[in-house]
Amino acid sequence: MKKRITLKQIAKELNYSISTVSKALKDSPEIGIDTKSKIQAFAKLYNYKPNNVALSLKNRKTRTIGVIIPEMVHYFFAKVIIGIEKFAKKMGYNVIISLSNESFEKEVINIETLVDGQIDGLIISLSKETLLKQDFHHIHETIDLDIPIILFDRISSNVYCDKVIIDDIEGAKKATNHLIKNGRKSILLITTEDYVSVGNLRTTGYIQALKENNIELDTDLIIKVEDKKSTEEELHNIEESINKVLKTKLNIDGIFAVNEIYAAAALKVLKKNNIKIPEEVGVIGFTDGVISRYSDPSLTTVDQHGEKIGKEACKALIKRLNNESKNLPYQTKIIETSITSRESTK
Amino acid sequence: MKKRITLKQIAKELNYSISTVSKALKDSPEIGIDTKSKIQAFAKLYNYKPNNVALSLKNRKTRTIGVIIPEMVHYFFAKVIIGIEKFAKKMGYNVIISLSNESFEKEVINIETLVDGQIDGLIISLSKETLLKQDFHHIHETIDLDIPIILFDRISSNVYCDKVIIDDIEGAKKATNHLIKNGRKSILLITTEDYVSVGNLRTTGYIQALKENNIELDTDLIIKVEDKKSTEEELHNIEESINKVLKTKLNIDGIFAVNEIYAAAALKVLKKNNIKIPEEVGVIGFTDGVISRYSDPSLTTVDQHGEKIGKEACKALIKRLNNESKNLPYQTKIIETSITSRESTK
DNA sequence: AAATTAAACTATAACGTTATAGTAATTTAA
DNA sequence: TTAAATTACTATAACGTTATAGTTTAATTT
Repeated sequence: MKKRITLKQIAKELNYSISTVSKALKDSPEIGIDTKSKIQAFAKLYNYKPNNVALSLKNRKTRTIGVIIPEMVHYFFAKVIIGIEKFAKKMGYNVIISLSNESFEKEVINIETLVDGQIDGLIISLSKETLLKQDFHHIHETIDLDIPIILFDRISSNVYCDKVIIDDIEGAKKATNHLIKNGRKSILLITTEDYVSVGNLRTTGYIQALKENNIELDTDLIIKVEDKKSTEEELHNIEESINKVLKTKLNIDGIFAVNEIYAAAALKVLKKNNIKIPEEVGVIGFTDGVISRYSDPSLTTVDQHGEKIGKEACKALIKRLNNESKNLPYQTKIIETSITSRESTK
Repeated sequence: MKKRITLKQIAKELNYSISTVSKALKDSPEIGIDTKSKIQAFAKLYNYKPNNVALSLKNRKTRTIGVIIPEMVHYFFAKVIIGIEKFAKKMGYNVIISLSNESFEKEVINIETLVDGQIDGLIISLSKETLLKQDFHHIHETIDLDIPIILFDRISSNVYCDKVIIDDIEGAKKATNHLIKNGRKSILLITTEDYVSVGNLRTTGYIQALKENNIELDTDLIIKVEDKKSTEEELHNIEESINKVLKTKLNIDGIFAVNEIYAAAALKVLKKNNIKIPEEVGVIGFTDGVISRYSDPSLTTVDQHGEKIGKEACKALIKRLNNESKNLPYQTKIIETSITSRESTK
């Protein structure tokens, strides 16, 4: 019922001008010491807090960061948000979150809404549809408006801005090498279609690891999944594909999946076929999420350190916002991956 | 580089007053038709968009909703956020998300930050610490400021506001009955300490279901977990506790866990003890999350319909914001749960 | 032809701040 | 003793809007 008190009201109440009140509360040397303490005491009593919207308008800064991610129910993105939120709060920024739901159109609308004065900068992971379309006009327009953007994870080399990614090639190599060191020679790769940048890169890493270990590449051992919506039905299709390859390629002794859903699907198919994990087939996934931790056997994974990615993205953004990197060229920060070894690869 | 154009600039450029431009863009009948179309065309050309911060200041409305949840990496909360975000966007609202990380202090700070002009209303799920302390002054102060609050899931009867919850007692009863109908008689309950409202209620539901089925309550079959941070270590303790009970109470034939982490822990312990699921012991969890879906065996769960909860919370909030429920007493909306049957209970 | 009304615009104030410039009273310096 | 400097304030404009209350000029009425 009691609305927040304003400078105006304090001024009226104590018979000073608004300027005096404003300055007194900022402890300005221009104001007499008695007046200051009187005003400060009054403000404290009435729990005065400056109105952030007014400040935003005045300063043309909202101290708010917008984040657009393709989906929420995803351990990796959740972790990234935690990282962003923590660092942002520490630096006095708020975080607005929008979901693109993997849709290009929603991504465009979300950006438009946020850019209309609500946020100082954006952190984005591009939707699958955007990557497929290769249409980045909305990103470019925002950058043109002098609103800094940081891309993470799902990026594009056709967008010029700061980026934070993991070394997907290196991560995939680590994963593949992990299996090879275990003595696996015939390694099935479950990956995405090439337009998903991370899938593409992880595929490259897998191929490079094989080459470096003098294992001949068998393209039949690569399953490229076309999944846009991650529905139950599509999951079923993935399992079907894996099953088919397992039936035709009997010597498979390792599986590398580019995310934990695919890895979990692989586990399920293997168990259904009574194939022992990790004795007969070793499995490794990407992303250290809850599924990997609670699956049976628990999954060895490539940990992407999502929280760190979030933190670094936020750090890079705030640097741009503070003009600390004004004339510096755009940077791409690479976060190291690490293997979390669990039961699925003994 | 090109900053967004303002009414002032348009006015100057076309030699009209700011008022005229403003009205022309609102298609006001006060403005001549030629002028209007000229101004509208110009605005469109320069992609004029009203500055939301200025509008917020003017209207004393931000069209932004604040959401404070205890943690992010949690299927249920993620789903709730999806529900909130979808509905909010549909109604022209933005969503700011803050994490309390189960800490009372962070919850207080988050609310303070958001309340300073950033948001029109709040949707909150209370942190465990807050529930333990039973200190709700921050919530009350916010409500006193005429900022509507909707609580969901983790609520308290000591706070007077609109609430959206599931019927935890009923859900727990459904779960327990599901096991009883399966012929289970000695059902282990893995729950939280009583200060967590949902844990408490689910415990009650369990006890009621037993009573209604004339099964005597054995308090040794109730494990109350004290977990504040959900660390790996605490998880280990949970498994230890379950293991101990399984060793002493040999006739256990069912387990009801009040969340999916506890359920997954139960699965793990059972499998380690070579107990067949569901043949020897049936397991049912709460919350239909990814763990349940991808665990082996997949878990039967009580689905809380998080997205629906989010939507209803958002709907209730916007109702208050629009003063549609001005004089109505606070309401508590109860969302029905449903059992999702999977392998763990045949 | 004077009075009324309608049409098409503009000026002003307000939302809550703060930075800049300005003013009055007092103190200090020459 | 008068000019200069200091102290302690106040007024104003601005951030970008919009609603309210004006102000012209032209058209209509009587």
